[in-house]
Amino acid sequence: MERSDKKYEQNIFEGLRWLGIDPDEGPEQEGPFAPYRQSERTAVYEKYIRQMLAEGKAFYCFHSEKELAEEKERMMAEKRAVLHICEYRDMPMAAAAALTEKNPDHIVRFKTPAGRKITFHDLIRGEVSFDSDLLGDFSIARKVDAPLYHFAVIVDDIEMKTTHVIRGEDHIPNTPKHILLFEALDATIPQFAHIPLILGSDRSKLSKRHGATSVDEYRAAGYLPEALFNFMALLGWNPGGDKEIFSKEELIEKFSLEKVQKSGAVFDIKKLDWMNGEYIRRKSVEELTEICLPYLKDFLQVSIPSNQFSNEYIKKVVELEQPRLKKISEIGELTDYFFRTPQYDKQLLRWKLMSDQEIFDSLSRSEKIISEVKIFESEFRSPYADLLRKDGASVKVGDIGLIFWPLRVALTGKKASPGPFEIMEILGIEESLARIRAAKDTLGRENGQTG
RNA sequence: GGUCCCAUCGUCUAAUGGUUAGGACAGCGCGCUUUCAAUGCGUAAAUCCGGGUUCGAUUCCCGGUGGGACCGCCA
Repeated sequence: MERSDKKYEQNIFEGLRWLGIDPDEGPEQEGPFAPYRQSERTAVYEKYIRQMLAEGKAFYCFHSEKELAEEKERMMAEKRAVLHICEYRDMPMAAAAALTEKNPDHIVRFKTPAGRKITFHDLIRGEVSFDSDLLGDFSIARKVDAPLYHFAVIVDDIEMKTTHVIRGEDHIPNTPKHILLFEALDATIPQFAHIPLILGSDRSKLSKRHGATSVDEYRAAGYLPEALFNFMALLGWNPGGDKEIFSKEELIEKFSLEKVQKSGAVFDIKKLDWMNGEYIRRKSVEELTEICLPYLKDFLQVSIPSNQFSNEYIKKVVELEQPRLKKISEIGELTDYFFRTPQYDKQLLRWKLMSDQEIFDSLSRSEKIISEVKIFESEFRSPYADLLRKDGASVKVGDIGLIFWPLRVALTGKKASPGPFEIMEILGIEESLARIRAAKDTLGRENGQTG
């Protein structure tokens, strides 16, 4: 296996693990039918290929790729089904074997029986049938010891005693080929279930051009595994009823193939976002903080928790954002002002049509009140209420923003954030006052005022 | 082009031979609110079309239309 393949394989295992899916057997955990990697099973496949060849159920094809391509083009032009029925299919084995020595450019094909109607019962769709004449003599191995997909899977199914083949709808056209191969090898044909495809917003099969397609990318984007799992399970399947949030255990318990949808389901990222938010809000603060930490570090480029920013501090910050967090990856941008001095345009301090002087006065008022607060926690609201009562003439109902907006911006530098009280409770009096003064300075300097 | 699959709000879906066709996301509006969220309430929005069977069809059958998948010496 090549290095990149190894990495790719590893990526898949990690993705499954992250989602909480633990295979009973497979290349990682081994099992009764090991080895599980196709590349490690060539001896098994070779045995079956030789058998097919010996029994005259498969044959060597000596057409060059160029010839095949031309044939395909011709059929397209004639508007006929594109398939290859090979002239070499009845060549005597001895002659063919001799030819393989001289002509290295050959391949093993299945001798597809003519005039067969292949019907199978799909567990989700019911009867599905195909005409063998439209299949052609499809290839099954590049060389005796190099099987192609169709052959490798059916050998694996035989050897591993597979009872149910559950795969995407895009495999329906492959199923008649597999059935023919099972028959040729005198093997039991498993049950088939073809589940609907996951579609992009244009209703075509979800692919790279639609955006993220690997589990890895969703993890990086800040989705919770429980949310992704829940969301994916409900794409093309529904247990019936109005409930939408299910634990993995519930999903496993309720699942049945009968309730699987027949048509493809569009992947609606907006609904995933909502579901992710639901799961975020259900997390304990401790757990959520733990999950946020790597994203926070990455965004801020600092090592936390630290002496300056304790775990308790970070926990309060996370708790504050918990209601508005949709993706964990947003945590950094949403809370950066708790970890560094906010940078913002002076204009952001303005609420509606306030003049610079009014902003300055508003901030001064906040500064005064805050500096007089003795018991910090839970004492904000009353001083502000008093202030508003005293200034009842100038501060009208609905214009409370004259005080709160400049204050909040001075603290956060953002046009959207939690309220100023909650923020100051975490930031502390000293830091809060420093930020208010910094905001006043910004105004004062540009206005030629000193306050 | 050939073959196959599919068809309920924009999206994910529920339901039944008889319902005002239900829910959720997104949208919109309102309440709460300095802002953004969260939250509460409300609103708009669908049985692809045409035949048949039936007292009655969105549901069953047929045809059409539309969409999709596949047509590798990839998996």
